[in-house]
Amino acid sequence: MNKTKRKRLRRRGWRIGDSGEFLDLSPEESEYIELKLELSRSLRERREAQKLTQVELGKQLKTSQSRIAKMEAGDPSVTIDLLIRSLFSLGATKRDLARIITASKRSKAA
Amino acid sequence: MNKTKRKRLRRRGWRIGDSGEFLDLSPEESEYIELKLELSRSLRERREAQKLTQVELGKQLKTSQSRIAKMEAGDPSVTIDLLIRSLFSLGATKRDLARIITASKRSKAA
DNA sequence: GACAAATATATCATATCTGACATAGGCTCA
DNA sequence: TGAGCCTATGTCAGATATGATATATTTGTC
Repeated sequence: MNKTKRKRLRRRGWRIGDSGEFLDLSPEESEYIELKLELSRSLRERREAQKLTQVELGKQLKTSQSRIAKMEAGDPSVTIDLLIRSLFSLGATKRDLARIITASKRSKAA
Repeated sequence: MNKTKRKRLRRRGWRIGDSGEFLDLSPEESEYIELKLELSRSLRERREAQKLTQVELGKQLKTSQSRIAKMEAGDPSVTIDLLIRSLFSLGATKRDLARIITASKRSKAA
């Protein structure tokens, strides 16, 4: 919850281990981050399944290669909104989304 | 896709009928908006189930009553990020989220 | 109707995200 | 080695979201 620490985390990008119960993240925050990472992974999978490069996908989604890279990395500067819109653009359905969300087993150990 | 029209929509808040295939929204945009509305509805349901007022929930989530109102209204100024974090804070699980997402039947009519 | 409590809407300063650009790192092939 | 392609990282101006405040509207009770 600590505002300053959160800031620092965001700046450095909280992706040290996998998701974070290692620092003082509240359960909600951990869940939120996990969710984001799942969506990130899924985006990459879909892109690769379609044999697209980040540059090509960027063109298709009207954004840049660097943002695609950040999305796939689960960068803190990327919102779930952006990830979801991108997934929809890549042809994902709501059902797919639901699957993605429930996919990850309670990540106790990394 | 039209930027200006989108702007106008956002400003007036696209919630005319229910979701929007009535204007030139692309399928992705429609899906995105539908999803947002589902999350909004769910947030309200959860709050009411817990017999909380918007003011009380605002306190709990460290935000204001007005933002709660906007969240529940699916206001364009509210992101899915915020809705999801709020739902998590209200005790929703990922499984719950998945259910919420798949819940809505392809809203062809209304 | 008057009043209070709950919810909705408008506006705004600050915070955060977004796309773009530049540049770096990695990898393969010759 | 170096050229070419792909991905990662840093930065920034402009766009958008956020919490807060003020105010309006709705809803319920007397």
